Amino acid sequence: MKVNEIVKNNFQQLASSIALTEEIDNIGVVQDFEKDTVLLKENAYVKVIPLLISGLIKIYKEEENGNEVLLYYIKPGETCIVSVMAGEKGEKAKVKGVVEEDCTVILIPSDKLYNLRKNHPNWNLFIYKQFNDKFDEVIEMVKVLTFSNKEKRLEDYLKRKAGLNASKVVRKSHQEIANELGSSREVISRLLKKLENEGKIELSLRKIKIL
Amino acid sequence: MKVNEIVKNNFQQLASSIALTEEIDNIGVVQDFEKDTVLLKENAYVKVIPLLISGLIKIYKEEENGNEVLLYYIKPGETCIVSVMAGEKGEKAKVKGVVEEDCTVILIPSDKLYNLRKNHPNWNLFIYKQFNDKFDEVIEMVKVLTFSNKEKRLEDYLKRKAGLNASKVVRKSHQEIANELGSSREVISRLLKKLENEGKIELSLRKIKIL
DNA sequence: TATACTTTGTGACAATTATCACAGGTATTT
DNA sequence: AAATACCTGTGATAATTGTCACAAAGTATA
Repeated sequence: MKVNEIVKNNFQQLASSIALTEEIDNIGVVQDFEKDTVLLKENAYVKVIPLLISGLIKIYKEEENGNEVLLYYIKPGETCIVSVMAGEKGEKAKVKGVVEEDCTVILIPSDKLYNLRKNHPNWNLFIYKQFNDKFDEVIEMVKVLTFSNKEKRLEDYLKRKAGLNASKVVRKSHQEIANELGSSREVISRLLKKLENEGKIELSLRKIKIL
Repeated sequence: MKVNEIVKNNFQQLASSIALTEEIDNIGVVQDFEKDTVLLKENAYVKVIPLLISGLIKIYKEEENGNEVLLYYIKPGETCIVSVMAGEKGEKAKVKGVVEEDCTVILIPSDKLYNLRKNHPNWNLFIYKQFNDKFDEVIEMVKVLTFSNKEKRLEDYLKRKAGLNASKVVRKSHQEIANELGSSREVISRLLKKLENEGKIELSLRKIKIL
């Protein structure tokens, strides 16, 4: 499919400007990425901006000691807002982006961002909206982190993850979840068992079904 | 002082465009606000955007039960990025903004944002930078919340607060700090006492001196 | 099938944080 | 000065979370 068709189908806010759609058609390249591909490296300069068509990208921050902190997921119809900001200013990325589920994206070279910002009001509007949405998500996360205990946070995490797919299933090991929540495997195992006893989830190997 | 003088002195990124400086001179109004004035109400529509000249504004989220979660402070030379985003889209604010130290601001009517975004690339650049800075702050906060215990978080909080003024003094009651950190007064009192015993701070009534 | 590796379950115990209770200190108002 | 409201200190105890240790179950590979 041609890029401008893809824009029309997946990025309505951008498609409402014909000139902008054409511009993206000119400078954008469609590409597929497999699960676990690193799209955005911490402390690396941002060369391309992804417009996600399908799949899922995880954005998180990595610590020296191997800990990681989950920030949010990028869903189809969205872009990586921190990449845009860093790309615009020629700065290094402060977070890491990894493909969580095989995905297809339109790649925009970051040196084209200046033109988009300058000549396309709808691009800015799109960026503003992306910013707003992700900022809200992170603020909500700060709230949960501040006031909720691990059990509540785990429940939130599972609901959020499961909400991203239709099957209501989270395919992760306890260790992986512990890493994303900044906890330890044993604690997560125990809390999951508790949630199972309360009838809220169903556990099996590397698979958690939300009921 | 005239508005365009103020812009030149306090907002270099904006002042680098003469047309933009003039535009702000036309639409902006300088106003003073006293400590504890509510500038941004949660769930209220955003009518004006503040460009902070002096003083300090606290941005936080309030819970039904009276708990509050500190997000960040707005310093001179900055604007309230969540107000801009909400104002642009005619949406309600999701956070609360209160004057922490008596301040002077340039107020921009939010219905003028569209023009600024459309006609002034430097305005967008300014907004992008604000976004980037505050997003980084909040991400850093998520990291600290995820991996640090209350004692470390309290230390961070004190350093951050003290860093905003030259005197290295935080004038807050233990209860107020507990609210901002989502903890209880007793816990904060004990941790502060511990930090004092470690020679890191000096306690007196409603006053904490960072050493 | 035997072996190695990964994942999960759980007891025991330590550290951190929250909650209740109450005493005493400091500022403010009358 | 007396009354009042606010602020701080601290013991006792409970709940939550983290850590260590080890066993059992499932999966992969030779």
